[in-house]
Amino acid sequence: MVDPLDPTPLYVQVADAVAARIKAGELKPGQPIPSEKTLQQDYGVARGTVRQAVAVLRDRGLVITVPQRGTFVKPA
Amino acid sequence: MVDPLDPTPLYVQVADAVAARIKAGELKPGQPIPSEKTLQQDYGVARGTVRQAVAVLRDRGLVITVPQRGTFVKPA
DNA sequence: GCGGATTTGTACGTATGTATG
DNA sequence: GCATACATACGTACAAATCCG
Repeated sequence: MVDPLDPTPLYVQVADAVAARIKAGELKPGQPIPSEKTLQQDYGVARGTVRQAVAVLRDRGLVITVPQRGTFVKPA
Repeated sequence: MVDPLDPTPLYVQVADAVAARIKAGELKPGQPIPSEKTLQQDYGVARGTVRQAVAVLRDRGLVITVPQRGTFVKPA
């Protein structure tokens, strides 16, 4: 999934990986993406890195974060 | 400048403080704003907090950051 | 051209607060 | 009450590019 040797920043790699899962339909509109803790474990990165990745996805308009609820795939 | 007891997040308080200095003409278009290290010292907050504050200013379109150069007040 | 200082970028870790389930 | 989940804030370390003497 993520490659520490790839010069691409880890948080971008994680963002791309999650974006791919959305595009593939594994994560559907309206559904929550895995929590920060789960993403940490899935990709083996620190929480701060996960948060940066999610921020990228928000910037791209792919997801919406609802405080204390979770982060959801944005409906088309 | 910043008030730890104010429920407003510190990074927003710092962003507002810098925005005020821009608006007041203390920091002029094309000029660099103080470095992250300087802002840390000026406001007594951690670097991460400063970086979040600068990110807010970028989102507001007030400044532009050039890697390894600095962050500059955006020309009108 | 060289080397150190500066400045931003990335990454990790930890603690606490607040709201939700 | 407890577990979950995001928000804020602190700290550290190293990398990369730039600037300046």
